[in-house]
Amino acid sequence: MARPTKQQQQANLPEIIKDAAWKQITGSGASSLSLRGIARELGITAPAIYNYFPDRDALVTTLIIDAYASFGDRQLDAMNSIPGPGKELDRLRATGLAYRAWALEHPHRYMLIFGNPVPGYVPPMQELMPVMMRSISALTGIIGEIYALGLINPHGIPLPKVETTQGFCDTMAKGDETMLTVLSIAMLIWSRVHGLVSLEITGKLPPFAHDGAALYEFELESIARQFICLY
Amino acid sequence: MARPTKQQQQANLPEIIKDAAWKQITGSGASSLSLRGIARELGITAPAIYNYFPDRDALVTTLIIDAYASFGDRQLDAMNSIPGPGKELDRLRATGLAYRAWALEHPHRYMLIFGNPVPGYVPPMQELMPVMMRSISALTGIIGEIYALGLINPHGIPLPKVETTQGFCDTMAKGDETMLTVLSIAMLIWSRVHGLVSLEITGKLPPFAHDGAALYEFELESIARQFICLY
DNA sequence: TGTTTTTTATTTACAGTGTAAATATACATA
DNA sequence: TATGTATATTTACACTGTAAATAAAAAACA
Repeated sequence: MARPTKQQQQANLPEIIKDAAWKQITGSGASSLSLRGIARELGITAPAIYNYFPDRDALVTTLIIDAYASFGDRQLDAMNSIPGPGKELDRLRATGLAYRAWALEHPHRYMLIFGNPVPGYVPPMQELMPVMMRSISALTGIIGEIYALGLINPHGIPLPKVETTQGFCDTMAKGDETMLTVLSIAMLIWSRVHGLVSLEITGKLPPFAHDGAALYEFELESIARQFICLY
Repeated sequence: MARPTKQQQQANLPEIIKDAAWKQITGSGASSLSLRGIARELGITAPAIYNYFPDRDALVTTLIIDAYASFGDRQLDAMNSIPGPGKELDRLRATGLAYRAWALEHPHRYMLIFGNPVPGYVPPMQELMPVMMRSISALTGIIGEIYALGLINPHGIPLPKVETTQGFCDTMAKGDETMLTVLSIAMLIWSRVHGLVSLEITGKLPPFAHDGAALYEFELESIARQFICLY
């Protein structure tokens, strides 16, 4: 027997495979993701998965894309939940808190995105760039708002050379220092929240610094104090 | 034939195994570390390694310990290269630059320490704690110096509860706020340099922010400005 | 309806991994 | 010299991703 009769194997088998993969990752980490394990749980054979994903790396890539989307949505939702002028700093803070909240809820997804937990997997940057950019769009958006209000102190911010932005952000006019400043500040803020969050969820913070929430809120405040005038 | 005649298999075979492991890691990343690959390169069989390391994880742990030691030495050397009173800020800066320099020279070692690149490996924290602490001893040392000079602004720094430090740092008297403040500041500084460096060496910084050195030096300066009075 | 084509799964197979168990030999010691 | 221990090998097992051949269900077309 080569193929079992169609026992309503839902048409969205790719989605079912992804769900099983997430279940594995959530349970025991991204490094132990196994095509055979997924097939075992789904009651199919491993090579069947190859009808939907050319290889394991392709599956990992779509998982990363989904994670980025969820991560970005969470921040955008948090930002949009506080609309209106005059609330820019609250939006920034809400976005920052959403960042850590998502990471703590989905530590394995966070490490899937920002770590290298899958042996031999090299992320296809070109394919991932759009979702990467979207995942920080909440941050760049709110920083842009604050900049437009004249509340950003751009003193000393290192700007990248314009050439390196070619073909990367089409909406960016040459020499548009506003956009470059906003992006640079976003990078600096991002690296700070990422540093603290990644150390926290990997358990690398020594026990005496265990109150991650307090450290994180302090960091958010000092970030605002550094970049925003008259905070 | 079960055992070849002793062809001067140096007594430090564990060291030779470690060297081969580092060679693999440096070449193709920690996730592709393979006992069989090591054995192949050394002209022995894989199970022979089990005479020196009980399993793969034990080998990984000693590699991590060595990496931490190298990482800590590099920072301590940088700090000690600028002796004398009045040079405290220079020492802090030198330590910070040494942090990034080591990470850029040994990106795979850095990820071995701070990432989760080896599938299924869970770091034995109790065993690693001493080298972890030593690897940040340069930072805590110089911050302690600056604190002793009364140049630290402790305003708002979140302090951990004293109980959580029990049995962790024996030299710490109960309620010794100085030590707690120094440690907390060191954590905050560490998370910032780690955030930037880890994003840089994993290629996660978008192309427009590619001048890692400039971003890093800006970050070091803003760290000093935040925590040190009259900078 | 019957025939052909395509889709989707299976089986089989191969090379790779860590590691447990049994075995054999070199070396050190009694 | 005989014995015991240390250190290696061989063999084996369960696991991984994935390529190739195969078979049957479903769809398309006559």
